[in-house]
Amino acid sequence: MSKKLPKREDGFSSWYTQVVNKAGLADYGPVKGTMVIKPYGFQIWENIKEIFDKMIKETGHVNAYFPLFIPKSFLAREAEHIEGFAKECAIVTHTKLKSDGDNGIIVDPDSKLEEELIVRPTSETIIWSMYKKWIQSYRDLPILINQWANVVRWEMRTRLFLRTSEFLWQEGHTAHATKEEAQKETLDILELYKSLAENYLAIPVITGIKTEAEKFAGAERTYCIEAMMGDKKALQAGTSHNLGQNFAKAFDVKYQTKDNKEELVWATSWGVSTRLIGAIILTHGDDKGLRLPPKIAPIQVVIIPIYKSDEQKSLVKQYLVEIITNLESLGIRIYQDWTDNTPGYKFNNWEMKGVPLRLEVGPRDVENNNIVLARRDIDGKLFLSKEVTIKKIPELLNEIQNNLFSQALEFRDSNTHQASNFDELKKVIKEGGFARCGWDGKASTETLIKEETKATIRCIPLDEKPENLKCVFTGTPAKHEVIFAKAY
RNA sequence: CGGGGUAUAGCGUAGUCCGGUUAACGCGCCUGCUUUGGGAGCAGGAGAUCGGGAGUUCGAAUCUCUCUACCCCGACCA
Repeated sequence: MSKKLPKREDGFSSWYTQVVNKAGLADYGPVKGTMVIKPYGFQIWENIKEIFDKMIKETGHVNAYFPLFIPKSFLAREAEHIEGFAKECAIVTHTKLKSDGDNGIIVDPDSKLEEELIVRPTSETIIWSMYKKWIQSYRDLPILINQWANVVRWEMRTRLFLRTSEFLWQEGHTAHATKEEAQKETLDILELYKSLAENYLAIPVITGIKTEAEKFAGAERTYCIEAMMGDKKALQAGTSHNLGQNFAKAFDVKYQTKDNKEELVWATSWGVSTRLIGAIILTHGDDKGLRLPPKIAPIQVVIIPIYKSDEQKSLVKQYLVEIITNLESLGIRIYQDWTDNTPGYKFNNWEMKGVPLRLEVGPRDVENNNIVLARRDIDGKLFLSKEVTIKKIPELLNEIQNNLFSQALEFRDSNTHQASNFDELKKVIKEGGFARCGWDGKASTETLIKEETKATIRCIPLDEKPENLKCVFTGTPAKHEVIFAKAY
């Protein structure tokens, strides 16, 4: 592998793959479509997990764990649901292996399961089979359960983090007494997702609702957060579904009201996955590699000591003690690179890995009581006194966090255009970006546009203003304002 | 699942068309010395049953058959 990264404009796709590799985030697993999340990449996930876990607990949710295996028959209970997932399931059919008499092993035909098991592509069915047991009275509601788990979807085409056969996610599954409560939950979670994306991952997102064609299999309504990646394509970064009473009906989950009536339970489900890591790379990455928002960066400040001799090394080491002690006491995640690579190598390497702030200390700085700081989000170096540096680092991390968000927001906004007719829409899609326009609300129109432009309706934004719009395709009065874009 | 491609050291490749004896190169790795403020230099070294199997041949990385895996492009999808 060469040292240099290809420029993003010379092939965004291979740039992406190489960043994932060279930054040490992940590697291909031996089975097609699988991925090993390496420690550096996994720490990003752990940070995201920690942040979101806190958010959902603060809003009254609790964690639990449901089994990986789902009886095949469960999946078929909800018609749309099975249709959506039937073609991408991993199925367990046998439980034993045996020697083939030679050197190999074969599946033992005697161990065939009576009912095959599905490796969960999502957990609605198994969870609602349990909720049936747990819910009798209105007093049992609401149930606000989340689980952190892996799921398997046997996708045709996969890409590291963005679409892998197995991925990690959280899936929330809530049960409510009323339609209104379920709808509120769906939207509350959507807001949490927006906050996670914008305030922590520094990714600006549009909140909206999916069209019938794009909604989750088995949902009444699917809400989503949509983001624009560095190649101007859209990425669905999270979804929150109002499941209505679909799963309650499928699994016969009813509760008794205060006045002794029997009612079906209302449901929601929602999830974000390791795809978020892909979103971070694709949103913030540049030609030098990854750029990580400080709030989720495994290492927030990397310290590069510079020295020519053992004496200088120990001088630098001594000089650093105060800084390191201070940063550690502030809870800042630091890493000291004392390897014997050259400084130039280290600069490039840590830039590749996206560390937000680099602190360089060499003999010159020791002599002048200085520190050299380099921000990953902008070019140039800062030369500050030791005292100022210590005070300034938390502030700088904050600035970098905000700046990454602003840069991404500006990029998205400057690549979002209104389209008032089909030619304009085609132009926007061809050049890349989001096209906001009117839509007559018909699935047939949506399909025709998709066939001709390869762009899909990413969502009907919650802040839509369809009143004076005409459908971009048919010219008839628009039912909704929508965002068209090519998507991952 | 349709179309295309690839498989040679940890990684990236050359060699394959036109078969020939110690399989080459770059990066990385190990040792030593010199270096170190933007991807260090020199010297020495380790590492490959050329994806698996079968065949043709005096001889196969190279030709034939077959199997497998992965990548890219489509349809499908968080």
